Amino acid sequence: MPKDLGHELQRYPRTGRFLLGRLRGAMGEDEKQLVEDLIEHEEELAGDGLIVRRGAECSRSTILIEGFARRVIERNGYRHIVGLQVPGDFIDLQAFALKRLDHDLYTLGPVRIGRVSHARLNKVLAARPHLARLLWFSTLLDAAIHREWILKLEHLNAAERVAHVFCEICQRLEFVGLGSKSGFSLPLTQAQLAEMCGTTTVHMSRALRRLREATGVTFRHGKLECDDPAALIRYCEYDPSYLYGPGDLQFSGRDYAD
Amino acid sequence: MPKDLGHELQRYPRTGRFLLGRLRGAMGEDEKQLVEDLIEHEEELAGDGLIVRRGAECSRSTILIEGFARRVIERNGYRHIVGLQVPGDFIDLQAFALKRLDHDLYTLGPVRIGRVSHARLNKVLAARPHLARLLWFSTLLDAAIHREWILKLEHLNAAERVAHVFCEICQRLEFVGLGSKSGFSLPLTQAQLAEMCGTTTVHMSRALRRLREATGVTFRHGKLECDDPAALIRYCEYDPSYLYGPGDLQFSGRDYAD
DNA sequence: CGTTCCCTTGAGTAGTTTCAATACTTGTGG
DNA sequence: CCACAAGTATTGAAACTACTCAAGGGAACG
Repeated sequence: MPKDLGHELQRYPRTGRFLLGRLRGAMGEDEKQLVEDLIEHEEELAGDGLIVRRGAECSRSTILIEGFARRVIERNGYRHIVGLQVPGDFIDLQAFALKRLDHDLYTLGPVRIGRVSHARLNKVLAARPHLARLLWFSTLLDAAIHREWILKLEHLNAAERVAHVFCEICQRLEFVGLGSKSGFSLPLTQAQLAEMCGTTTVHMSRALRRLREATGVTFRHGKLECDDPAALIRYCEYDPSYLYGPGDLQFSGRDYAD
Repeated sequence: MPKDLGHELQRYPRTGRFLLGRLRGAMGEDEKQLVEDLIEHEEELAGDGLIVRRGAECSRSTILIEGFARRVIERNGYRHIVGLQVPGDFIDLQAFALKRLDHDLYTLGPVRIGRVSHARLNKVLAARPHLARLLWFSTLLDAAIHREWILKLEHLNAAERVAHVFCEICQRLEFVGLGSKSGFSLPLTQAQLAEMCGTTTVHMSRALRRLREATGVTFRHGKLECDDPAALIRYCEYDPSYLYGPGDLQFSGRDYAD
């Protein structure tokens, strides 16, 4: 929970959540302003639409200002979710280095996004190695989350997996100042939860019931009600350190000293 | 299969395999030389040893010159493999931006590694944004592989998962000029294969038997014998495009034009 | 030549999938 | 405002996949 959230959002209305709760403290005000100024224009998308298609050549990247997004891989007729994004995430900054994404990016409910051209990004980053390193960091955060998902899929059963998803989203929302004690809206269907937990819709329904009975956490119609987050955390033995917030992996230095 | 492999390895004996088969073609000779010169010293490690511990503050990174490595997450008494690395991989370049890794890196059999200090890396990258972008690219390759593993775990059964691991390793070895028609040494036990396929050793043994009966591919005592790679690829519907080699995600431009 | 680690097999159990049927929610048009 | 359709969620039963526990066989190393 950042203490000066109001300040950040007032001063940087579009990118004030970027790296918030993680390395935002290592960004100078000049760097924050540079990032804010990167955004060339804003768009609002209604819901469940494509943001970036796999294989398309990208000349710009997207930052998620409000709302959620999902990373999807489709192949041979099956479709799976391999990642979720929350407000403040620079969701396809990877495309700056990769040029083409290996997966699709879709919105999850209505979103507000900002677009950043790679030409501009390139100019800024060439002149600002420290900022470049911070942006690099932010893309590696996604990789760390991927690793945790691998672990989750290798080790947990269906009910624990979905508990893990809820824990992660709670934590990430808290980082960017959108935490909530009692619950929040998360515009996902059970079918989509199943797609990201490697199970079927039918089984996901049963897993959610089990989770509800064990922890009191209710997920229905895109709303998560969670009176006792600690129970959820206990249920899947959740450890948020991989998100590089406060904790044993935290790197709080104002600068990369090497 | 790079055509001028001999040349690369002769001229750049320690880093000649870096990005080979992928974006190495986009590196200038000056950039290749800079990378080669980054290596401050070389080490040989006997086998199954720790390279980097989770949470340790890193002031240098490691490139894998020969041999294999694995990414491991240990938690609450269980242990899982979340990634494999092959020769040419800059295995903990992430630490340059992350400072601390969220997982452990272990060797897999005997290896030869090169060490690169972050101070030096920082100087070079500040002056060379194009090279910085290429190194960034290489870390994102790992993220793409993670996503494919997530997909693999979400969608495939045990036998298909291990087939997928074999396909991926074959393909990555081929990129760096270590491909082989009939098979190769891969110093893994069935227990470790199980750790990366989210199953048990007992079940892995059965899965390997099923795979053997279906495709003729034999894995025993750290050796893969694979007379018919196409059968393996068919068995798990393997699609290597996520590795960003030749294919529909390839970006072959000499430069990042934006 | 025995110890150790690795691999294999069997049998019972737990977790997951599949197919099929039923209910609830939401949005739309009459 | 109600009826309807489409999408979403729940339940049951049977089949299947994977896990666990347990025991035995094989290779490698001193």
